[in-house]
Amino acid sequence: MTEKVVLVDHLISEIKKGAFQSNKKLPSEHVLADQFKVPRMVVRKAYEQLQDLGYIYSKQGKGSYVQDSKIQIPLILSGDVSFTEKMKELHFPFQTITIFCEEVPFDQKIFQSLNVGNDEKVFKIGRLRLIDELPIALHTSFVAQTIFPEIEKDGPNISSMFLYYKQRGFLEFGSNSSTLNVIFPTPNEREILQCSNLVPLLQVESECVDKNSGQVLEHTVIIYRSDYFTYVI
Amino acid sequence: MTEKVVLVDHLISEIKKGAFQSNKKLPSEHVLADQFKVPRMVVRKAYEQLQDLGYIYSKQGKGSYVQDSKIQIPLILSGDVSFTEKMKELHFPFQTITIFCEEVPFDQKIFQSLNVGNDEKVFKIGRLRLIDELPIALHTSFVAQTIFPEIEKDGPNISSMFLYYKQRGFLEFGSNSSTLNVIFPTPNEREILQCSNLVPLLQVESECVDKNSGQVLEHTVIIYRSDYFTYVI
DNA sequence: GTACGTTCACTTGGCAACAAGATACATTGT
DNA sequence: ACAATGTATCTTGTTGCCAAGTGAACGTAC
Repeated sequence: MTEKVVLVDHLISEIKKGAFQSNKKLPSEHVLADQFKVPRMVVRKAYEQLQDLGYIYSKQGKGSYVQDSKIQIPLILSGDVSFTEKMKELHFPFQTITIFCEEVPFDQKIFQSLNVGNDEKVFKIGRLRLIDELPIALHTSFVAQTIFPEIEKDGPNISSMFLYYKQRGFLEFGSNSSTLNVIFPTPNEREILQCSNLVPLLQVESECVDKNSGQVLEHTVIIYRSDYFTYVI
Repeated sequence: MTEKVVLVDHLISEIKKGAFQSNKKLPSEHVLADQFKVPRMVVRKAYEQLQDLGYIYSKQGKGSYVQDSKIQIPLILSGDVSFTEKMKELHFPFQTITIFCEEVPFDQKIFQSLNVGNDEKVFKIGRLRLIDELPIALHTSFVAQTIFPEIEKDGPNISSMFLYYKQRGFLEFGSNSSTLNVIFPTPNEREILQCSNLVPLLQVESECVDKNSGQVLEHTVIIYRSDYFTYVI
């Protein structure tokens, strides 16, 4: 066990140092096992963990190779600027696609924060954020039909939630205190964000309120791939 | 590979549900392999990953058992209250011990943020935060000797940095924009925080400034175990 | 009856041999 | 000469067997 961890630590440090950058090929399991005087099984376990972490990939008959290193995006978490505006400022080739708009079953926490009864309809709108075609965040907005009656029909075609709200008379927005959590992705989230199961996600949960009336417009859950972001608060 | 992931997902969900709470013993590798109709090796890999994640532990000859579930601590990240005050408010059996006070070699980023030249002495003071005797965060303060000449001698005995600063004429503190990162622990951090290598850590980096003069008093790096905290910003 | 030792059934841990994919190179047939 | 095919030797992936630790059941000596 401790031998595997030593190997993993060493390899991650080498990868980050760029030691394998020339051809990006890692030493074969047999060679590394001889070098470190450990059974091949230990090297295999280390390589497998590096795969799960997204550092390398292995191909039977060929070898193991380091994954392309990832971009690091500084992300301003606070403030009331929209995600799109934040990204445009940074000149990243940025894109958003709406991937679902569907009614959600009753959920104590969400319904309460939206201040609606359990017989009301609440929709969740999922918008996937991509940079360079790579999915890097999933933005889920929970919206009550009582506030936006046409949300079911409009949902799939909204390009900017903020714009949508503005067009309906809500001019200035704020967000109350956000909660942060570090989570591992569910199978569904893994598929959407195209990451392995050991990539930690930063989950930010907050509410968007209309500054004028104080009304909660949406309950928001955003999950960011933590391997792409540095957060600034 | 995908079989392992399915198993890991399933087991984590069962553990969180408390399905094994009665005796906390997981099914033996052989039994689980039969149930899911997969080779025992797959179960072994899944169990090993759960060990690395800190969910379970295995004992040769006995079996595999779920780890005690962890407390969840709501943590206010913003504001200028000290960590100690935050914890006392929440009535956790809280404790801090200073574990190191040593000079650090030149580091561009740190020295620049402290506004000192590369021939000046800078000390890092490490304070371990414990709740119920469990290490849950490591608070590292980088302090320049030019500002606090006695820091090398005083360092090991400082109970509260804020108090130390106040006693030296700095009355009101603020912090500039903090950066957040999700990282995995280094070997050293694993030993200090007594966690396995797949426990994500939240790293918060900021500066403590004297509101009066605007002078940077310390460069701060705090790492929190993400499995113990929910962060509020 | 009791204390002690043995066996046995079950657990996780480890390993060596084998399977299977990839590639370079030699061999062979035309 | 050239193309197709076999072959040797790399690579990673899989499997099955045995080692080692544990504890309960059992047997036996006293």
